[in-house]
Amino acid sequence: MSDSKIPSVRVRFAPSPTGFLHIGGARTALFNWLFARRHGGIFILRIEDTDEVRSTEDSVQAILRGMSWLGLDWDEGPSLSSKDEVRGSSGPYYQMQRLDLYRKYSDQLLNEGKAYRCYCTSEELEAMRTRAMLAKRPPKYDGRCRNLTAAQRSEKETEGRKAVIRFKTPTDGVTQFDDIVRAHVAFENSLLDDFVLLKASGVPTYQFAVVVDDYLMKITHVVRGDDHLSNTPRQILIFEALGWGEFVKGLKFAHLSMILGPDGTRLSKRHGATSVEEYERQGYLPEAMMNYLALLGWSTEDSQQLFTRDDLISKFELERCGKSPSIFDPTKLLWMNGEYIRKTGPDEFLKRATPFIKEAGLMSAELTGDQFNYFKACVALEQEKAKLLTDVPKLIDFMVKDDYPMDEKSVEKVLKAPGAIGLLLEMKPRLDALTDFTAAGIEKFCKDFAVEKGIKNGAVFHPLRVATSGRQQGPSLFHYMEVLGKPKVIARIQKTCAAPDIR
RNA sequence: GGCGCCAUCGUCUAGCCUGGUUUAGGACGCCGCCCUCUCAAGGCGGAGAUCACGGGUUCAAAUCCCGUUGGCGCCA
Repeated sequence: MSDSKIPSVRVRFAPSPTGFLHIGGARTALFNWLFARRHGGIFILRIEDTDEVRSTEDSVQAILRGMSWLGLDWDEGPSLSSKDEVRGSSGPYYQMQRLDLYRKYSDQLLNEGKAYRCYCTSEELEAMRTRAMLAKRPPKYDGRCRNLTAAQRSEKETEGRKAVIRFKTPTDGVTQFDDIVRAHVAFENSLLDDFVLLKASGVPTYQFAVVVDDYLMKITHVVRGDDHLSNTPRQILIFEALGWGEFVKGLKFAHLSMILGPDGTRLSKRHGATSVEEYERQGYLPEAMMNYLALLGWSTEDSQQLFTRDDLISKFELERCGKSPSIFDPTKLLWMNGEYIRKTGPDEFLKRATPFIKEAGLMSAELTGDQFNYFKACVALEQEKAKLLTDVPKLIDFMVKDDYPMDEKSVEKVLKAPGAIGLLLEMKPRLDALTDFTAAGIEKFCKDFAVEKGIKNGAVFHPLRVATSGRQQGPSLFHYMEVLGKPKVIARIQKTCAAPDIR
């Protein structure tokens, strides 16, 4: 294999499958994906399922679904369609399937004296911690198992004590690195303790697994949340101990700022919807979500707001990511979703809205061609008003159902106004006789009628609207009347005028 | 407790590296006007930031330096 001088970009998104894909995770995934696509690189999805009690396969599936919905396709990683299918050749992509690899490298560290077995029980560790706290000292492991003799070790082992493997952290020196978004960061080694690499169960800790995997998967850029910044020196130390110093030197880090809730604290369930799938259910468009997420911690110099997917890919730069945390603003997301809805073509819009219309019970499973066109016309009339796909059913229901509800206030104000019903009764036969029952034809009729009666347009339009739609707000009166068609319009006027509680 | 990171309108942010062109720009939201058959959308305009605070450096600082405070994160 002839390695080229410039390694192609390889990035990863490495979620812990302990829940859904949440907003913060989606943003991290998006930035990795954008960066990979921008540079023609590889985007890897790695499942960090070493939390044995909280990890579930359901979560894995939820994360894969969330990413797919957002349009974040990965080049390597588990497959969404089949559990056994895998893409890419640097797997396995589940950390729990890589245990032998972690064992191999921890053994290497053990043999080279760069790590050691620690037999301390959790009680001992706990005592150590409380003592440190009382003495106002940082609660770090005191290294008591660091220099155990072989005799001491076998004594512990015959006692049946389980051992974890700890890293021999250098007691002096400084570990530093250059971060693409944070610039230069430095940490004193003496402040770090001998942290655990491998738990007694043989399962690696986060730190260790990440290092082994990033090396083996030939990652070139680590793009992740800010919350991992202070973990980075530990990882660099492990890389170096493993003899991968050259590799880390070339590894670029980019620590993204956190996403906070409206109250400035870490985004959590308390703040309402936090999972990507929940936004899907609420009727958000994935394009809008992607656009909004991209602007959380990244911006262009001209502060552009709306981007197509390709626009994002061609303009995205890690260097332009901000350092300060950002607060997730649902209001702006909602606005942006409306923008995307308005940009959608009519056919596409109906297609997107269909599941929500069906869910509301307004559309049957199978549609005839005529019915399809009817829905398309209805939806098109309300498209510019919808901010969410879930708005669509309640916006079009009066056109779809004949037993649409009559809004009481509207009836009171408009239909019960003096003369309103009389006007409707007079218009009914004439509308029925109207040959040009199009928006333009209806409009002309209504305006002529107003002139003839010597009243304002509104005095004609408003009663007609309430009589045929049950409310005062809706699409353009003439346009929806055309869509409804003459028979329905006449029937509705008839029904309204005959209603006992209106006259 | 230690260490680290961050700090521009309510919110997302531009500008900061390479001080003066900034009476600090854009977007969401808010307010008003216009358009109009209603509601939206759209157009126009407005309010909203002593650039966290305090010291320096400089003829000149949001921009450079030091300190303070606050928020957040990590370590357990």
